[in-house]
Amino acid sequence: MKINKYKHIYEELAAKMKDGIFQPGELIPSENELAQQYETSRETIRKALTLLSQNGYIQKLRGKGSVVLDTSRAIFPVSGLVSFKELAEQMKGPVTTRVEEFGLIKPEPFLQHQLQCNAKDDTWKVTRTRAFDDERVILDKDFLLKKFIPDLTEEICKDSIYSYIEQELGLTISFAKKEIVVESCTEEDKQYLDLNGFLHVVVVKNYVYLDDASLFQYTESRHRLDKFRFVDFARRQTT
Amino acid sequence: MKINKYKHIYEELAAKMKDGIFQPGELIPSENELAQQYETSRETIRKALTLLSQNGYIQKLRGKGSVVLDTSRAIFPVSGLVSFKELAEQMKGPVTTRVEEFGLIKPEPFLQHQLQCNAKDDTWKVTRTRAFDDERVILDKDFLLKKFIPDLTEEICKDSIYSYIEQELGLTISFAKKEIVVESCTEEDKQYLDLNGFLHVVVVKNYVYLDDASLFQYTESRHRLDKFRFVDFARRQTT
DNA sequence: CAGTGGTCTAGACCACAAA
DNA sequence: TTGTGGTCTAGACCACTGC
Repeated sequence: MKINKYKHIYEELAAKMKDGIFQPGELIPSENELAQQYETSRETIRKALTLLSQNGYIQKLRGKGSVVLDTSRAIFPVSGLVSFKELAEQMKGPVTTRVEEFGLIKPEPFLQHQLQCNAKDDTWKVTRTRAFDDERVILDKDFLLKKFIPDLTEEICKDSIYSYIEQELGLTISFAKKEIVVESCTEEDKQYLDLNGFLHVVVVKNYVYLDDASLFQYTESRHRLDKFRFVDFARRQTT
Repeated sequence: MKINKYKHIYEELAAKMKDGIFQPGELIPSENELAQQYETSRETIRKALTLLSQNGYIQKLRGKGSVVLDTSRAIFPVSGLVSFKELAEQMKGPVTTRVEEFGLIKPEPFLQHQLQCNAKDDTWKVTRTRAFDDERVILDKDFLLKKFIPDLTEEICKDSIYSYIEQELGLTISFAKKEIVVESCTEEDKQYLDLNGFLHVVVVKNYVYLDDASLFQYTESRHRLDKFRFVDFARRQTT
């Protein structure tokens, strides 16, 4: 096993819940039992269980044990960093991505502020539409700093920019701030989307950071009102 | 100190960042240094730093140290469980809550499904409007199972239901699933909100769980489009 | 190379729940 | 009282960063 011990245990237990070997409402074996089964220390088991609890698989109850939660109701793996590609894989019906604009620009002041860069920093601008059942309902506008992503092609954008960054470039996306608001439609929205008479769009603004805490991407995802849906699974923090 | 050691360290370090003693971009002392300073073990320090990193205060960098992040940009403490009372405290201008409906009902099938209960379970129904600057822009509909909250009064609803549950009843709210969608206005929305001509509302559906993993509350928070804003701060999970 | 954070261990004591 | 999870310790070795 190259993988960390606690991650391995996490995945094995998570698989047992997905496969129904552990049923919702049941208690999983205690930490001491698991430590014996896996021939490891209790702290390592606890790391795996903490991960399971953070990802919504179990709920730990002091003095009782860890109960299996009903994950069938949770649609997204967990809040936040869900890329369009992951989302598309869960949809039924035809899903297509089309690159509408692609090129290098110099950021104007609004973008400079969002990307925390200056006017000289070359920036990739990618505009894509996402269609479900031949209706264009999402307009994605991506801005990526060239100093982090030197070579980007239209081909890559047709697939998944995230995959390219993580798998080809070996960079690690570590966290993102997300903001959701509703805005009036712009001319661009009217041009690229099948709005069906809607006058507003839901705008998801994403600030994506790399492993080393540097901001490298700003994304606006503009959704037609009736096709927008966001699921979040929040825990209390200081637990 | 009654509080946990690691939580105490967490709060002390967080305060130093809020007060600007640790500046964004700087490295905080290493885990070994902190362990000496606080006369504790490194694992305990690591617990505190993990909390700081999960709450967006720092970013840990292997081989280098932990850098202080710019938290001034984050408006909400962290994703998710922000109650109206917390939200109101951050607003400028007059903020008022008004209880429009209050009483006990028997849940119809839709509610039975949302609350995972049956038709016999008495349920509190509370409808409140929230106004900013004398404009009613949020309609909150709360449904709480009476078996968990036996005594609820209109007085309590005027303040904060959450505070009552946690402080008076001693129950602990542990996590919540949240779903955000846009819906057409209902007659109820038109009656209770100052809609300013908007035809849709942003609906935040909250499923609130207690410490022991039982679902006890379902809430719909209906926001006028132009006054809705949601901020999320997401990390990659398996870190 | 020395110093950093990441993982892991084998103990210990505690607060809590259930019988 | 027994067993649970929560906290804490004092070590150890590793992978990575920087010089």
